[in-house]
Amino acid sequence: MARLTESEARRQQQQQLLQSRASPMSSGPEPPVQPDSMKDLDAIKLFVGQIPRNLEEKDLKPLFEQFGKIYELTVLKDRYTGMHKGCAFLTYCARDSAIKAQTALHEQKTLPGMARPIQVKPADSESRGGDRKLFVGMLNKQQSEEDVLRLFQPFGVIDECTVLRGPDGNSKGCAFVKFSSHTEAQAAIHALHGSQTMPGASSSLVVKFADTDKERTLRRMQQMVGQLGIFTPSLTLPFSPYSAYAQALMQQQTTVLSTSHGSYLSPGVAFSPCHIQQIGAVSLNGIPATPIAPASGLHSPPLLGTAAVPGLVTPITNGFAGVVPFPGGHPALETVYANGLVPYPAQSPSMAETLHPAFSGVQQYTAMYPTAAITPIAHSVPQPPPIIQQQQQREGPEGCNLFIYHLPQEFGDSELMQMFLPFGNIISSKVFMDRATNQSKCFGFVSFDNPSSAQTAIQAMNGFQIGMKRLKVQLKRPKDASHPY
DNA sequence: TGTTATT
Repeated sequence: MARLTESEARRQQQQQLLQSRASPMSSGPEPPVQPDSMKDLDAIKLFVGQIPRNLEEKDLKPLFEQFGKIYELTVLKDRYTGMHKGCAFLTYCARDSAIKAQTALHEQKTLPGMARPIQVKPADSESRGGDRKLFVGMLNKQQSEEDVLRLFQPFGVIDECTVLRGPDGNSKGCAFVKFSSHTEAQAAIHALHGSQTMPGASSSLVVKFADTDKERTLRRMQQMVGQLGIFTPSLTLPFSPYSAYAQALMQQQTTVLSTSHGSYLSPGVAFSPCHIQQIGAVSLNGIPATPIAPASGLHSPPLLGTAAVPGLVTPITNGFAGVVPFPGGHPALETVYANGLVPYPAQSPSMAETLHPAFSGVQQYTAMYPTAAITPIAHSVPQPPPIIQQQQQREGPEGCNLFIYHLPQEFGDSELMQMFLPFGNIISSKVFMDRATNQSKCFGFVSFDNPSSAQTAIQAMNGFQIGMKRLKVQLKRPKDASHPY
């Protein structure tokens, strides 16, 4: 709760800064008093309440300056309306000044027009509101309350200790520990966080303040959004991304294709149910259903995703256009490369450097298709701040989940997803990362919403050559079964 | 061969 309030305020400050920079002519609100010198390391950020709404920073400054040099003073404004919220954050350069100001002013004086006396006290953010409850993660699932207690006892009096358990009573590998004071809790964090790795745990012990109610709600909401299946291409892609791509895939798969007399193309990929759904989405989005020429590279636009979540626009991709390097060379894709869109594997240290925020994807799109009559929906709805939605790792139904090995080192979740988008609706994609090095382990998972998409993907992509390696694409091994491959 | 879990 406290943290949210503070981050909100911080965002406002940033916004105000941005606005004042962007429009120097504007006669908008006065800029906050900027930090103009150093503050003490132990400076206290004060919350000031019961401020008349007609007083701005410059009006408040004299009142507070008598206690010392001000480092920063910011009146809180409503994020959208810019309305004065009747309170401010105040930081003195010296910790001492803050204490003096609090003593002299808090509840001691009532500003003109206010019914209640001014509030001057450390901002919630300063103490996390006396937080004393810890979340403990990366426990061994065998560890009981008693074990956890033993671990934390040295740091203070423990009011409460609970190991979180599933419905079956099995530990989830985490716990809550409530100390009698914030200080004790803090000490435990300091001493224990990351200090050891429990046997069987995948990472070192996590000890942090537990989520506040607000944070919990937020997490819940995020989970719910995840459940909506945002990453279903029919929702996220205004048009088919892959006609030329599919052709290239076909070329790679000569063994598959040579026996098919071309009939494979139609039921398999190019006119798959997924394809039709995407066209459906095109008209739903009000985007002209421009005919797609299967062989033309110009109809393989960057994958620009926007999620159809009420109130949110969630760009999920990055302008990464061509997805897969085609060592054999494909005219259409070479066109893409020539546009500088997919500089892989040619140069640049890493694929990561070719990833862009969604909006640069828009630019690339327009640069690439100057005459296109198509307007990606992101063009018209760029307003809300992008909220990066963490993809939740969902396994699909049996037979829908692929295990992919020998991925390029540079591939992340989204590259993996984009590589497999042509074959159907993807529920999730996950590249495994080495925790220590943050490097891909070069394998991952892709889940489709139906088994035939998964089969199509296997047919098309198993053995697909990338650089020196060939992809291994199989159904994911079911949890229980003994290694069938 | 789905890795971290928030009462």
